Amino acid sequence: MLDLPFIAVSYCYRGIGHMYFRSNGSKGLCCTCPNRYFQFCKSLLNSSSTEFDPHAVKNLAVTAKQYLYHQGDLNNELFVLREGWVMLTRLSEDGKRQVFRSVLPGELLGFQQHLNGPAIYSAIALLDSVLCKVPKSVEHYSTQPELALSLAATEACDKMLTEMYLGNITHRNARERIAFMVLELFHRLMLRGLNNEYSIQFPLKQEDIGDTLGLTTVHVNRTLHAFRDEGVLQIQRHELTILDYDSLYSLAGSTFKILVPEGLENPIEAGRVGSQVFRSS
Amino acid sequence: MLDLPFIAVSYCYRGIGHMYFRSNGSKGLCCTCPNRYFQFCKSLLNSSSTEFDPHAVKNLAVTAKQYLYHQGDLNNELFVLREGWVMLTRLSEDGKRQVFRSVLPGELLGFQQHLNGPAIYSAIALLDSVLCKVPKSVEHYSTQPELALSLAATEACDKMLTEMYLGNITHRNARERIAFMVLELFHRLMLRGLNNEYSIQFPLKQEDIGDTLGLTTVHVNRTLHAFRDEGVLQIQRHELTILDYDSLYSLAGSTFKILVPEGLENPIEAGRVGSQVFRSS
DNA sequence: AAGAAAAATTAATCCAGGTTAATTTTTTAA
DNA sequence: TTAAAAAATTAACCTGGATTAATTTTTCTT
Repeated sequence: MLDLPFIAVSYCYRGIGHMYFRSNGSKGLCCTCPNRYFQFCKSLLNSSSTEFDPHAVKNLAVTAKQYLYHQGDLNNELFVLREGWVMLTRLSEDGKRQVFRSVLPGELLGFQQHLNGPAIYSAIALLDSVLCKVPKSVEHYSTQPELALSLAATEACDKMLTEMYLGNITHRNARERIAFMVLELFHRLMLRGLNNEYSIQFPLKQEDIGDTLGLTTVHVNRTLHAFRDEGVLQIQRHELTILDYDSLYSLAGSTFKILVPEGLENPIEAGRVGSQVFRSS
Repeated sequence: MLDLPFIAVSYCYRGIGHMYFRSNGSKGLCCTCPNRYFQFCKSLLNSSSTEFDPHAVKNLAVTAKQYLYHQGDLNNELFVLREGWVMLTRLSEDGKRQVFRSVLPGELLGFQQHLNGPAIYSAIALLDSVLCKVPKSVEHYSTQPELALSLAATEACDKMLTEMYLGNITHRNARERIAFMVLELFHRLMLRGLNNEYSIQFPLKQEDIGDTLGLTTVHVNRTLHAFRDEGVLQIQRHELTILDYDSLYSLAGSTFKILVPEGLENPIEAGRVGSQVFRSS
């Protein structure tokens, strides 16, 4: 049966230890890349392809605040983010900006229904980032069906994340929305070992949070302030620290639970993070 | 380059004429199926596979209000909806229900990241429906890379639709949300010829609209009432009629525009529907 | 280190849509 | 055909978050 548990999985496996604020140089081979066990990279490395040589992967370095591409651009490349943080946004005619999601290390970037049609959103690097080019030719995938399936699973994964945000925004209030978003990002980084206990590097502005969740900056600010006063959560100098995981967890609600593996409700509390090895095959 | 303009396209090509309230019998071969030029079916029929014989496709008939599967169910099949209307919903712990989207004829149903994991939502038929089983074995796709790519493109298509709903709900008011939803469904049905001028069969309850858009039934009712009074739109006896397309179009906003082909802003007004043949290859 | 720009913060006011609770209409089942 | 259940409708009232507009703090430039 078609099941790809070890391919294209964002949420269901642990990271490979602590690499907080990792910066291992912009050039590098796949064999030393911390993302090699994740998502698309994994299937790329597992494939029998000789057409695409992971040892000759082309890197692209971008600095923070630089756009990778803008909505409407044609013929963009397909990338995996090696390190950094990329945010996907779209500006509507009336000047409102929708933030769709953050792309974190190991995740695919740039795939859309019409790969060579105009980009449906803009991609901006929020941190200095390194991207690896992914082959885009049909021929390549034609001889690598596992890769094509991995693409499908990756898209399904993104779709699920978007759906969970949709449910979150549609049915929950400001505190719940922010709790969900913070926990979702925290877990996604933690799976890659990019946390330091309860802290993560957090380049999103309050405006970004608002544009993701459909809240004004003013209200995001009020809510974050309340969280800080209550000792739930604090953000300072681009570092987010979860002070009361359980409160956030209960605010995030059941929608969040389908994104995290069983038994990882509070992985740090339970002393689990870093104590288990990533299941590599 | 990897571009699949004629595969897995929901939004960018026209239907093949009028088949309003089509009901051509539950058993049928692909060669006479009106969906054979769409999305996944198209690539299935174009593939060189001998493992999956489109002439021996297995149909499943379900009656309206019957669940195909529930959230949490294991090992569900993969289907294409041949005729009818299926809605995807998820109930959260606190009893709120999120409606994710409607699955319309020709669309794929049941694909998710973990195909054999628990279903992340329930699927309920809103009309009497007929579904065709789609092969689910890895082996099948391994010898049919175009099919696997078609899956990826189909998922990207669903993802885009979900993202547009997300943007719509996050940044727009009740009238705008409803206008967007109505137009989106109208266009999606029209692409398949399932409209009758400005009317479509519409099995959604006001509660369904509310649970899709994050509005209460009371407010959906108020808004629909206002639309009727203003001569914009009316729903009666499960039939939705667009009375003032242009008003709806301007309410739906720019988000909607990326879902419809250029020049189709008001296809009926322009006399275009039915006058062009679907581009079959 | 100083000045400028960006981001965060705070307060006051307001309203779109929620909540609650009845009533009426439509659909379904017997 | 009729009773019961489901869905739609309407009204009255209320609140979470929007809006607007300053002010303060932080970050970037030079």
